[in-house]
Amino acid sequence: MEGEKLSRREREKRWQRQEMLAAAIELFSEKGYHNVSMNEIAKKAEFAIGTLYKFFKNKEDLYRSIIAELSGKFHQAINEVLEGRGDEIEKLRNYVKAKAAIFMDNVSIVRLYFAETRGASCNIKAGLDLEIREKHERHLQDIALIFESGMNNQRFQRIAEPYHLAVSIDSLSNAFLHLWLEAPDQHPYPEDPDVILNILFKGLLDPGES
Amino acid sequence: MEGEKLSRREREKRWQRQEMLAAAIELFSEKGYHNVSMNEIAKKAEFAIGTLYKFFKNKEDLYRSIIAELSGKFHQAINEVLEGRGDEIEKLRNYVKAKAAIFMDNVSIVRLYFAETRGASCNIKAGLDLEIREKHERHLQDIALIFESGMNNQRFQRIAEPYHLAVSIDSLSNAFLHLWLEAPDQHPYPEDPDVILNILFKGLLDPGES
DNA sequence: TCATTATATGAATCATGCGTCATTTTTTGT
DNA sequence: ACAAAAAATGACGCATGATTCATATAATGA
Repeated sequence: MEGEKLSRREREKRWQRQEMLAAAIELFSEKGYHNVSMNEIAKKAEFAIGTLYKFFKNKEDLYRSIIAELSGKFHQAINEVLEGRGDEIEKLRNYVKAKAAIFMDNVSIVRLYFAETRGASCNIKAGLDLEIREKHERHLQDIALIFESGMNNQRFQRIAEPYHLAVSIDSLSNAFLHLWLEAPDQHPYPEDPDVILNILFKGLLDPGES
Repeated sequence: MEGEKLSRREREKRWQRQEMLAAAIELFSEKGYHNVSMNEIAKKAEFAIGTLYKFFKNKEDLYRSIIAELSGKFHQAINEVLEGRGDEIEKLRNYVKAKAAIFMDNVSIVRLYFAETRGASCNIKAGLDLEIREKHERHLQDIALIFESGMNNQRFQRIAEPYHLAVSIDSLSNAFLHLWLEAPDQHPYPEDPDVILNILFKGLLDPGES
């Protein structure tokens, strides 16, 4: 999609930018936006502050670049799965799988992403915030469609609004990934999507009760 | 439990303290810890900064007091429900109900609480953070026991580890409350605990499929 | 009422950290 | 090898905001 005409200099710039982003990601996810100074980031990345400011207009811009990049990757990966082939069950399983894969590959950024999609975040002046919410919302809609379609196929029972089910599967996968984040060894589960799916799929109550 | 010997002065102090906490809660939950200044809080509470510092050692101490107070109320309310009377289903329903009630009564603090239990929070130097995690963990254990007991009674099927189900019900209720927070009018649901419980209780798949 | 003590006040102090820019270093072209 | 251009550097200026403390105000009680 992109022209491959990159001068040596340009490749170097790209590399430097990545180095800076990597340092910033690590620090932000560890200590939170407000508890990291530009100096600290520059030092960690082994550049002078001035250089940092050559690449990013200001601290907020740097932060946004990080979130935008992650959000891009994330959104794209999820999209591929949701638009891919397979019946409803497969799609949901793939969704859970894909999410886990991305998260495990980007552990440090994930904390930031959680903070953005969940909590009051640390309130980067909205803007990006909104963009992420929107992408997230769109995912939920797409997932809701899968549930809807499954219901129309008689493959699923209408135990709840499709949108609510979408919220549920999203929230459950987050919760389990969170569990894994805190103690990766004690929870080998998220790698197995069925642990999560079963909770939605199999009825808890013994069939035959209220 | 407490002696009722409160001088007029002491009652006034308590009142002032509450005023300050209320102002701080509102501001923190609205703008986030780092985007609120002590001056701002003092002004909103209609006290001089110096007075604020008479009551709270520093900004962090103020913040912790807020979280500690909420966490106390919250924990206690949930505990009452979990230790109360009723069969497993009733208890779970009461849990979901109680959580919703507390949340709806404390909308502004809730955002803070979410930020604490969820995301990387804004990293108030741990300490309290840990305490909250522990309380939360204890709740999950208690809820897991309810599921366990329900399984032993043949009331529930063992569709997943009890602890995982506890994580699930917690995460689902959070998700739905979050939904409600963002658009209270569009989601009258969380008040009805069964919307959430059904998702766990009723199997999604048509009985008779894989 | 007036002295004494307790309390409240907010201007001043001090620390932190963002972002600039004059200077130094490196690269490029002749 | 040298000069001009590009890039990198990091000490410094400045704003913000946390915390202090000398002073003003209010409560107490003789």
